[in-house]
Amino acid sequence: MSEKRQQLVETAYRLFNRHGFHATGIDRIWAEAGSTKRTLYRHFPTKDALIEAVLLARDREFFALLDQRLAGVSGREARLQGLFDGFAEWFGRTDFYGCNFINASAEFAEPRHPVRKLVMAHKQALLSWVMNQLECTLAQATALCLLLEGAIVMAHSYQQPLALEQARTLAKSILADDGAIMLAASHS
Amino acid sequence: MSEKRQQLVETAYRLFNRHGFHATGIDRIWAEAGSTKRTLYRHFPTKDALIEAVLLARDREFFALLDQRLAGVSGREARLQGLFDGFAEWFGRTDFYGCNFINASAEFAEPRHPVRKLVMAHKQALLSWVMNQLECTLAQATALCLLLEGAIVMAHSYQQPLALEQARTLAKSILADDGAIMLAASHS
DNA sequence: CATTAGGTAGACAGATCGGTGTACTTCAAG
DNA sequence: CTTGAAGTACACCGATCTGTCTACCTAATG
Repeated sequence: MSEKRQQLVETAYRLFNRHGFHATGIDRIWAEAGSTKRTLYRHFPTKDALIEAVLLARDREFFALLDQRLAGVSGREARLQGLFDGFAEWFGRTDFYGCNFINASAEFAEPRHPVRKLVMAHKQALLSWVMNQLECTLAQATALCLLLEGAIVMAHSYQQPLALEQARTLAKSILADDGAIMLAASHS
Repeated sequence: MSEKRQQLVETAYRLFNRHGFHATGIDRIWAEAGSTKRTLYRHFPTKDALIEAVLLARDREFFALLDQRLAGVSGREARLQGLFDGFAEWFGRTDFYGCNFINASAEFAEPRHPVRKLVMAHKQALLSWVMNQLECTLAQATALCLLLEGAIVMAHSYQQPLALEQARTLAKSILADDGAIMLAASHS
């Protein structure tokens, strides 16, 4: 692909993350990317298309990082630990501004909007990823995602990243047999 | 207080909720509130001040609704059920667009920003409210908030409001004695 | 050599943004 | 009776917004 295009996506990702989507102007993106407005609009027909490209890139990067962290790790509990270790590292980064997709939900609430559809597709993919990678039921995967999302909010809005460790403890009990029984009566 | 001021806050709350803060223009707010721009700026010096007023009003309304729902309910488990019943009703409303404060975190990420401080104050208040109303430890309240926030994200970004019932099941186990033991080793 | 895609430069458009200025009205309290 | 707060109506400001335009350059590919 084009090198300039990648720089535009990376810069847009950084600025969208820090300042939000609507608060970030096109002019600032191409300027900080060291490009021009004409080049930006050559690759992306609209700002929304750029936002979609950013979220798609982030989706790929996110799962690639998770897959990389779990590569070679065997055993369901060890893989769960690896997943939470990945989140712990994520929360500790200086450029952590919460989940881009949760943040996108805040700015694009209409269900038909393409950005919103990308959000739901990403979150559905995370649910499937958890179910496959941790070899658990849909109900268990839903509960695990709930814990992960809760930990993200605790880290971002509460400024309490250590709540992730409580989520980790709860997650372990969910993957244990008694946890499965505990959630068996719940809807999925 | 002034009637027009209240209408402005209510209209701004509705529009901010549906479209986000930056995407909602001042002109639309005073127009849909049946007021004028001059009146809006008589009550609020800046748009940010209006946003703060909206969040303050929402903070008061939120806790008032929770207090109302738990009024007269005795017993820790019954009060926990009342809390989750309140969230279930909230998720079922047609104008549910997630938590305003989580959404505000997405658009105002700088920790020093007044809006961001309001977010953290509200979430800290929720933590204290849970700890007092459910008579539990800080670690337990943190875990309960984590579950509530996770359920909000599941309802809003995943479009799976029923995940709240899994959070309810987990919450009950946390308030039980074994849950307290389970979380005793976690950081708060 | 010709074509074409990608990049550069900068002007430009139309709309909207947050916010102010001025002048008039209404109405309740001192 | 006077004062001042609240509201109305509307013009106006500079800035910024997304997006388009023309014109030229460069490099790879046919």
